[in-house]
This record gives sequence, C-alpha cells and structure tokens, in this order.
Amino acid sequence: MTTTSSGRRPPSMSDVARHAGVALGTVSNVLNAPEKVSERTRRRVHQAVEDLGFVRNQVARTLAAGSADLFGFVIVDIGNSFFVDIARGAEQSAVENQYKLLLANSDVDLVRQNLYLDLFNESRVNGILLAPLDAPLDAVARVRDRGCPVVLVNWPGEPGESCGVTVDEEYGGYLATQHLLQQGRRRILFAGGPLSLTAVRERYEGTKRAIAESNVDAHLELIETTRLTVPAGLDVGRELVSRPVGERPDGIFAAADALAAGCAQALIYAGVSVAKEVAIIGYDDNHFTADHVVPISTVGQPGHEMGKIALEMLIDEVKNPDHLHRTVVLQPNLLARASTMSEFR
Amino acid sequence: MTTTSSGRRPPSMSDVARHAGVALGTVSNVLNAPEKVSERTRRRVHQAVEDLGFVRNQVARTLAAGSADLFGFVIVDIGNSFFVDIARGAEQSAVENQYKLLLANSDVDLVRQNLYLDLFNESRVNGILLAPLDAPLDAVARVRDRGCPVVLVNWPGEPGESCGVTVDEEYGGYLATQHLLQQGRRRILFAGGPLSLTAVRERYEGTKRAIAESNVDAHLELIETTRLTVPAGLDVGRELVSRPVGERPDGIFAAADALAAGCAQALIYAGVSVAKEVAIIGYDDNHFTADHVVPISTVGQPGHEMGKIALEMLIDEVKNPDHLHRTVVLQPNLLARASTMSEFR
DNA sequence: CTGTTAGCGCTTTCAT
DNA sequence: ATGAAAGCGCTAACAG
Repeated sequence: MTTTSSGRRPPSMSDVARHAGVALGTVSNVLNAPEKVSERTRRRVHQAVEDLGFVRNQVARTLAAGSADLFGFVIVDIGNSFFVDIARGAEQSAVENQYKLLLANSDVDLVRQNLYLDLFNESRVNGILLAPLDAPLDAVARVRDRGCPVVLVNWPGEPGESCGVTVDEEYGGYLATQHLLQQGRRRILFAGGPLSLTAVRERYEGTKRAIAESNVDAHLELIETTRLTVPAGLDVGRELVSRPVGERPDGIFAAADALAAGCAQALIYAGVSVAKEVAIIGYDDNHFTADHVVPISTVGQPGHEMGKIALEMLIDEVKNPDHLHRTVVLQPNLLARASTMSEFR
Repeated sequence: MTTTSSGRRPPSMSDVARHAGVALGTVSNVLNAPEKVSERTRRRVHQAVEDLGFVRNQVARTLAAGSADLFGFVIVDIGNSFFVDIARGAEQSAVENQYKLLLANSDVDLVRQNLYLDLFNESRVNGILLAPLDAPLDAVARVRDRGCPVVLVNWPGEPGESCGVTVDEEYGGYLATQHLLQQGRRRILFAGGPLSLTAVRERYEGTKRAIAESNVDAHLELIETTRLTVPAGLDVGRELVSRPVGERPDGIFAAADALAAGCAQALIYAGVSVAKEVAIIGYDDNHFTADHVVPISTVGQPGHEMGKIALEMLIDEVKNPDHLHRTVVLQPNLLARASTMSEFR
C-alpha cells in the first residue's frame, strides 16, 4: 500500500489525484459523474482510491454541495413497536428513493426532542420526520423557518406550514366500542389516561359516539389512569376484581395495549374469565398483544404505511417546488381476537 | 426581524457579525468560548443571532474543527427490546458526556449494516457503536482503518483492534438449565436455532455443561428451530403436544423469549399446565415475557449497562491516547418467574 | 474529456 | 478582548 499523504491524516481527494496523476476535479467526477470520465482515467483513479484506502469526507461534500441525501427521524419512543413500525416504513421509502435515514430517540422528553431536532437541522439533513410528544411544537417552527422541512407522523400537519400523517383516533375508539357492543356487551368501561393526552381524549370521544349512535341501552364508565402502562392496567384490573361481580363491566376498552395486557392479567389471576365474563380490547397493535395466552383484541394502526407516506411527503417537499402541505388521515382497523370473542370459542 | 442576508439563504456567521458590528471570529468565540468575550459584545452578538434567526451550520463546523461531538450506533434489530435497552444505556453515557448519539437500524441485513457503517464513517462521527449481526466484520476493519473507532456491543472486541462488550452466553445457558434441574426437572429440552448462530450454540453448550456437572440423571433433547420467533415456538409446542404424555420433556429451555412464549402458548392451549407439567424458561428478558399470564422465566442480559459501558469505552478510545482495547464480559442473570416455579404456586 | 479555481460556513492561530 | 486571514475537503462552474 503506497501512500502519498503525510502522517496519520486520512487521505484526501487531492492525495488520490496526485497518486493517480490526475487533477482534483477529475477525481470528483469519477466519484459523482463517472460518465464524464474516460474508462482509462476512471480505472486509474479507482486504483488510487484502493491503494490509499480513501473514503470521501461526507462533511466536506455536504458543505460544498449544500446538502446530503439524508433525512432524520426523531422518534418519541423507540421502545414502542408502533413507532418502530413507522421507522421501518419511513426507512423503506428512504431507501427506495436513494436516501438514508438516521434515527434519534427523544424518549418522551421534550428537551431531547428539541435537541435532536436542532442537531438534525444544524447537520443540514434534507428534512426531518418527527413523531412528536404531545406538547407544543415551537421548536418545529424554528427548524422549519430555518429552511428545514419537517413532516409530522402521528400528529396532524400544521395547515400551510407542514405535512402530517395521522390516524383517526376518534374512529379507532368508535370501532373498538362498537365491537364490544356488537359482542353483546352493555356495561362498558373506558380505561385510559391521562385525558390530557390528545389521543386518549379522542379515543374516548369515539367511545361516547359509538354508544350514543347505537340503539342499545349501554352504560359507560370511565376510569382515568395516570399512565398507559402494564402496571397501570394491573391496578385497573385489581380494582375491578375487588368489586362485587354484578358491578363489574362486561366490556373493557383500554386506550393502550399495555394497559389492556395488565388489566387482562389481573383479571385472569383472580380467576375471572377474560372473553367470557369480561371482553377486553386494547389499542395500538403492539407486537406483544397477539402473543398473549388470550390473544388480545386491539385497534391496529398502519404504522408501516404511515412512515412510508410521511417520508414520501418529505421527499416531495424537498424535490417538488409546487409542493402543497397536507395532512393524510389514515383509518385504524379493528383486530378482533380471542379476548372479545366469547361466542366463538 | 431585520435581515442583512440576501434572498432565502440562511444567515451565516458573517451575517451575524455584520449585524452585530463585530468580526467573524468574535461571533465564533461567543458561541464556543464565551468567557473570552466581553459581556457587552456577547450580548450584542446574541441579539444579532436572535434577530437573524441564526442557526450554526454543524457541517461547516465539523469540517473546520475536524470532528463533532457525535457518535453513531448501528443497531441490528430495533424491534428487539434488548437492543433498545442497549441504545438507551448508550445514549445515557453519551448525554452525560456531552455527546449526541444517532441511531441507524440495519434490520439484520448485512448490506444495510455496512451502508450505515460507511455513512457514519463518511460523516466523521467520533466513533461508532455496532451491535453486529452474526456475520463477518470486514466492513468494521475498513472503517476502523479509516481512523474511526468502533466498539462492538453484544459481540467480542477483536483483540488489539477494538473493544467489545458481551454477555457470557454459555453461562446464561448454564444458569437456565441449572435452574430447571434444581426445580426437579429431568427430561430437559433445548429448543433454539439455527445452531449456526453463535449465541444459540453457546447457550446450548452451557446447557450441556450444566447437565454434565450435575449429579442427577437427566436426559437432554435438542430441537433445532429455523428461527427464534413466536411462530417457531408454536411449532415446537404443537409438536410436543402431539406426543404421548410420557415422552414430553418436563423442562424446556428456549433460546429466546419469543420462542418460549410461542411454546408456552401452544401448550396452554392444549391444556398442558405450564409450570406444573412443563417448566419453561426463555432468554433475553424481552419486555413482553413478564406480561404473560404465566410470567415466563428468562435469562436477563444487562442491556442498559452494556450500552453504557460500550459508549464509555468508545469515549475513552477517542479521548485517551493510552487507550487499551479490551472486551468486557458481563454476566447474565436468572429471572425465575412463574413458568418454572411449580412448587411455589 | 480534463484541469483550474472559487467558494461552502466555520474554527483557529496570530497579530493587534 | 478583538479582528484578519488561512485553511478544513470537497463540488461545480468554467476554461482549455
């Protein structure tokens, strides 16, 4: 391995040029527009790249060219399979369009969300995908004003400002509740919270509408939880178990799968027959719901598709001068499984 | 909002300097070494930054300074909570040390793994954390030779070349099997595969050692699966159910939690009492195992700690000229839960 | 098709 | 404490 460069400094393009006996610009052409260079020169340059172990400096490249084929995705919760699905979908359209996608985990922390937003912005990515936490989006406006397009996933776009991809949460709540009613359930419990979370509130709205629109005489109870976790679900379940049998709901809609799972567990442990005595349906189609001994019904959100569409919108915003901002609202779908299907078992 | 810059070009530091009536270098100092600048000048510059909506260009900054306070983490499977734990641990030490961490999901695909390795490398991150797939590490050597330190997580470091953090897989297998034996199980089944996977093979070795070292007369059966998934586990469970009761194992060690979960489900559905008739233990401490109706025993790996240590090693490699490469081997720990605790229920 | 050159926006001496 | 100027490694426009 011959080297023209000095010391431990990584070889640069001019080292390659010198080694190959051509001009700097020619090396650049070989790398970026090979068709402009003769076969023979190209080979010489490639040889030099090999000899020197040259790797081009993406930073300098980005600075000179003004941008890189790169997007950033700031994810609110990398531990939630719904967002992981979104990330996979986004990455798929990135790859299909010759872009790369980098991830940053905000971990439901506004400070970190804004930190990474700024990092991507300062790093001159072509655009940012953001699955935001349920909080004000000031930092987004700042980034966007700075010329960096932002597309929101799982959050509506801001009219005239940015695109967004959402699922119709209200309808999801409607679907879940309607399903419980159709299974003959009449004492419905909505468990979830805090209600300050937009998604929870909207799902609850859907529940109320489903009951209002139905012709049956159903009773709706609300238990507001402080979190959407398995332990919170266990608490709900235990509370129900402590009640006289007649005062328990016969149909539970938990606003999140983790909540539903915890709830189901507590009931099963107490000997209550999930599905038969109490139907339970969750929300999110997290990967673990289907793996339960009593597979838990849920409302699925098209995460993969959301990510795919969101990144396509981002690409359009970057490439198409006539781009128009819009919010795509996708429909959730009911996934009826054993936990609500007593009749069929 | 006043602006000195032309058109839609984002304001640069020289715009800020002009606006504030100071020199370019002074603006740089305000941002990077505020103590070198007088209170008054500092204020003027900050005001100009505000007025212009200036965001500094990290790309130019990195090019000029030679590096950024940034690491990259290439994750083999973002859907696996074990790796997510690692990512969280890594991010923690990154944040504690004023670094930022970007993620890239290789999704168990060697091509993508190498793509992102190169991307981080070309982007001049300070170093790369890699949770590799079980495949040759040629690309790692290339990146490292290029001057970019790489630390391996969940994979041993290459002696003299790179650091690594691993868990003792063999010992994990030993622990799991020893636990089954201690619970009085004598017809042990090891389910997992393919055996071409290093981790599976090592866990199996541990199983064999536990049996060999015990003084009891235990029988070991091996069912090699093609994958480590819930469906694969269901297949295993169904196969067992189809056997005469006397020919079934009374203790199952599944090399992964998903496998264990599927297996448990199939058995429960068939009316076999998990824990009582058959004890089952998995591996990985994936988040869903504890949420099972019969919480599944498992072997936990200190993912968070692994990530934390790995990134600390990376920081040391970057900062400390006397850095020595080493591989830290952490111990897995047994998490005994209901699925193996028939006596205590 | 090849070589030359002017930046990209910032950091960093080095004078002042 | 502040200002001037020399790059960082590359792209892109242009001249040959």
